[in-house]
Amino acid sequence: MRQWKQLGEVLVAASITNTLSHSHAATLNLPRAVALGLTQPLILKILSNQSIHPSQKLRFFEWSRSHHNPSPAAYSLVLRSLTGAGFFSDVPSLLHSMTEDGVVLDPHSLNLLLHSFIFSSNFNLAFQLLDYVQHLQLDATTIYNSLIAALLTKNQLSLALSIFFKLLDTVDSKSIACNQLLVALRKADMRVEFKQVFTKLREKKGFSFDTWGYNVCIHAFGCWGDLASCFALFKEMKDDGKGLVSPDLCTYNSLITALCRLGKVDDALVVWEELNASVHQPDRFTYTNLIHACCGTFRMGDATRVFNHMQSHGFRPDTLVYNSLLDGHFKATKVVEACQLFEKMVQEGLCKEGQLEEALQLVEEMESRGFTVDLVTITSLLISIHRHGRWDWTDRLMKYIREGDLVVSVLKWKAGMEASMKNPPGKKKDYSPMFPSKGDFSDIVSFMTRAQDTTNINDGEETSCDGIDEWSSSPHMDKLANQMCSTGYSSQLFTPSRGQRVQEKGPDSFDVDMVNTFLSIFLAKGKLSLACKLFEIFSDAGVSPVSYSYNSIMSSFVKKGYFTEAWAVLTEMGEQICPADIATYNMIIQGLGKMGRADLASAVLDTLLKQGGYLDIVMYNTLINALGKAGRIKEVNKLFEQMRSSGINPDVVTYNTLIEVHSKAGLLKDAYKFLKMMLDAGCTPNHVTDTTLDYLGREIDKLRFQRASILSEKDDPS
DNA sequence: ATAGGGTTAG
Repeated sequence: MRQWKQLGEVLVAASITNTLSHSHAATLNLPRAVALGLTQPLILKILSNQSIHPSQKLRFFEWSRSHHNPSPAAYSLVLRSLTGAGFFSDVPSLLHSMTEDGVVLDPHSLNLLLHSFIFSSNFNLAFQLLDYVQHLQLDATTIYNSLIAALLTKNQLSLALSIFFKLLDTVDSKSIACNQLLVALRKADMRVEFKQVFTKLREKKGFSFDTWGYNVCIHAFGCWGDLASCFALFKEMKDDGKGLVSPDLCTYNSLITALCRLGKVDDALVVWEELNASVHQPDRFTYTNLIHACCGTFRMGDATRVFNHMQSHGFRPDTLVYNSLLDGHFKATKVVEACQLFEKMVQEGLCKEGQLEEALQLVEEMESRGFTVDLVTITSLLISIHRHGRWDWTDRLMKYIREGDLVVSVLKWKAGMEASMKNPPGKKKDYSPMFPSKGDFSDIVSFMTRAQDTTNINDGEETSCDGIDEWSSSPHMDKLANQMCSTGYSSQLFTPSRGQRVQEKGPDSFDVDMVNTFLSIFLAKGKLSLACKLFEIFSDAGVSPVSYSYNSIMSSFVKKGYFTEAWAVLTEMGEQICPADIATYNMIIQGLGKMGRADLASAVLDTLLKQGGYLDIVMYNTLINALGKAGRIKEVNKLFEQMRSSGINPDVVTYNTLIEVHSKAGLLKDAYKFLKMMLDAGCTPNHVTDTTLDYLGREIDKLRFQRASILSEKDDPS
């Protein structure tokens, strides 16, 4: 017996020192004697040895199985090492023998397995495992949950749905998967399926939504304009006697956004009052939403009321709020003006002056708070002043701005007004290639892999800090930027935490929006590394940059045409192991499209898919747009079909893009076909549709005109 | 894991 034990020890020692190579593998076919000397711990030790090849482990395991009853742990180890290395072909037989042996894996291992199956898109294996679990009849709520969750991360909505219906009986009210499934269905705009799941759950005895579940449903119904359902659920939440569920900030915000979107601003204001009376406090989004909606519907009184409330509760209004207010005031001016003109002129001046006065005060306030008075703001002011023929008012504007740092630029604005209106500055694009060479895809791949391999940060891509940008969006902020630049932060590497949302901070601390405001200013000047340092500063202040902060950098770069910089950000992301998520890829494609390199898009897609990614609706839209702009109409249609067959419902953006792309390609009939398809699908056109249809209409007219002239030539051969 | 980050026209 002792000998055998020793042999076992030798075997383990050999395996640990990795001398157990292929030639030795044969010796694994050891006599029964040795097998008896192998104790369970020894087997496990061998199976958990990292340096043994998975297929060798499998052979060893099968051999030992004929002598020992394998433990769950042994199965778990073999399965994990196989799937970890991507060897999925042996998994089914292992699962089979596991059932034979009556072995029960622990839930944790089951979960790990499921995830690896799903991540590698081996969905059939996942289902086999599920059968195995069902066969055991153990309480598998966590497994179901994680299975559905995993499927959802792969955008396998229909699979997740079918599992949901299959397992409806085992679902209990604690099931988080239901909420996740509902969210996914809402995002995919699958109303019918959403309703099915919703009603099934409600019919189910003993099931009740938690607050999250309620919120998800309220938001979804709000998105789809079903206010009745929203308020029924809302009432249920409030009436809940058990005290398990009550409306929270998210509930109120979802309701308010829904109401605002549907133009029911008065009702939104009622909900807002209710929120104020509740235990909860409105946040930045509540205010921004409400003010925007009030201004859009010319409820300037309400807008001002909410605005004051916002400020008295210590929230800094942002550019959107200010611009909404300005816009609202101006539009209101027009309305008043129109009425008065109708009643025949006279007191024009006073009213306008009153409105303009308010607008100018807003600008002053913005500037005094150090806020970005951007080109949009100033231009809209100037346009309005110009329209009213009150050039003397420009001086008033100047007076306000002089206190800030805008004066130099504004002088130039005044001088070059006309030119700048026609040819908006600040939008110059450099269109420099994102990839240095002519653009084989191998270049991209090598870049991507290099980005992952490199460990030292290249901090040298910063463009010079000097030089006055005449058309900067905010000279005031530029000054700040330059100050920070000269302070010279010694750069420790910033370490973005991944994934999680940034929690709303109190009104006085830095919030994410502020970070993004600063970022966009630095980024507009191409000061990437400065922006990176900014991450540090804010990180220290308790704001953690997340992957979508990176994405917002990318976004501003790509939109302005700074592809070189965008690429640098992507590289940084690679170095920081910040996940390049689907949004990142989306912007790469967008960038490629703007560069006129839609031909590279499909190659980028391959890498996305290889990394376990998938195409969602935004991605499809972006792709369709990029391909369409490049005139690849065939591919566009193929993609559209692929999109629909994978169960994704086209949305307004999709249809708008399709209509535009086809009409620009001269395929007016097809453009019209998509318009009809859109209406048939019950998809409501928006303002973008209008502009696009204007274009289509003009094209059709042109065509008619051409035909008419051809016809008249025929009629009149002389 | 709930709203709010990535897509369309001018």
